[in-house]
Amino acid sequence: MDDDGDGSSSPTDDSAAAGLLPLFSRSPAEDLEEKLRRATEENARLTRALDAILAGHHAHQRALLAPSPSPPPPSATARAPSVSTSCAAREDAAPAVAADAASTACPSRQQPPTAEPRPKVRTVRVRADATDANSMAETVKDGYQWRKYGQKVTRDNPYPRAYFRCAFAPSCPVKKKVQRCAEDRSMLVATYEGEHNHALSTQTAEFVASGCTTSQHAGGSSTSPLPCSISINSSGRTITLDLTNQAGSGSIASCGVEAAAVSGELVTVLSPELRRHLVEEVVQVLKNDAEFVEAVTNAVAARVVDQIPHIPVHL
DNA sequence: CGACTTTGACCGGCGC
DNA sequence: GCGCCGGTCAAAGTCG
Repeated sequence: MDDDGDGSSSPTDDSAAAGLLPLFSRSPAEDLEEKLRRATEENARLTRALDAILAGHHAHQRALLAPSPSPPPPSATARAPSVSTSCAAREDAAPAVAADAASTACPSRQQPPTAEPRPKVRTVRVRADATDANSMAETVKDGYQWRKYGQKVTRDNPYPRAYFRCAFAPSCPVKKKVQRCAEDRSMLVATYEGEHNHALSTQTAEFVASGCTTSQHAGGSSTSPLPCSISINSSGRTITLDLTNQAGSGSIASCGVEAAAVSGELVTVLSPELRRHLVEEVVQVLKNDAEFVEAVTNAVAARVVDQIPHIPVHL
């Protein structure tokens, strides 16, 4: 969506658009048809882009799920595999980061999407306010509730590492470690170990119910507010897809949901079912919803009208 | 008063 | 065997 992203919030409603139509008396039908055509093309383009992105994610997930001759998992989730890889040891910048983060930082370890043993270790880097040192658990929002059970100052990082346990289900083995990046204090590194063995918390369930809104605020280089988000409001429903895929930073709010740092990219991976459902729903909405097409048309018309004072119109 | 956080102590793995 | 270090425990403190 280029810059007509504001279209959905355009104040122009039907009556306004109807009032504007006479301005296009030059060739209103052609204009509308042209806009409709553009909207349709845009829809198709977005659908293709969405498919392409999800196909890429699907490939990642297949690679992750493929039965691989990965090393046998260390017994359960106890003592998380001291994933201090040689690479992590080499990079004193992010000492707290485990396996996946190592692959993030070290090209030599980009390979192992297959080397993911059972106790999944995922790393998420989140740009956070450098001042809110106490809200690390809150800053790394993922829809689950966490209970802090320890804090430790580690050797290669002046910032303390906080240990969290999933507080939603007592038997849930998932743990989370959060630590500030040594070289960029505004960056939080959250390491998740294990998988939730329970349903999503109510908070996350609300995310899903509301259309699975994943927000990522790009930190570092590109600071566009919503780098790659699609928000569709149609027929009273709002569907917001955030398909951000940025390297190095970002927050993950998950819905179904896994965040994995793969090959230097932060990837939001939706569960296949949810993903398929979302795609189908978006495509359905875009294809069949006349209101959506009309809204887009009105928005485009409004923008054109905005520029009319600058366009010499020959009546 | 209960839930949650803090923090020092303890435990176990690992390298030397 | 010893020491280092990361991870966990649990008592004390804090907050609503």
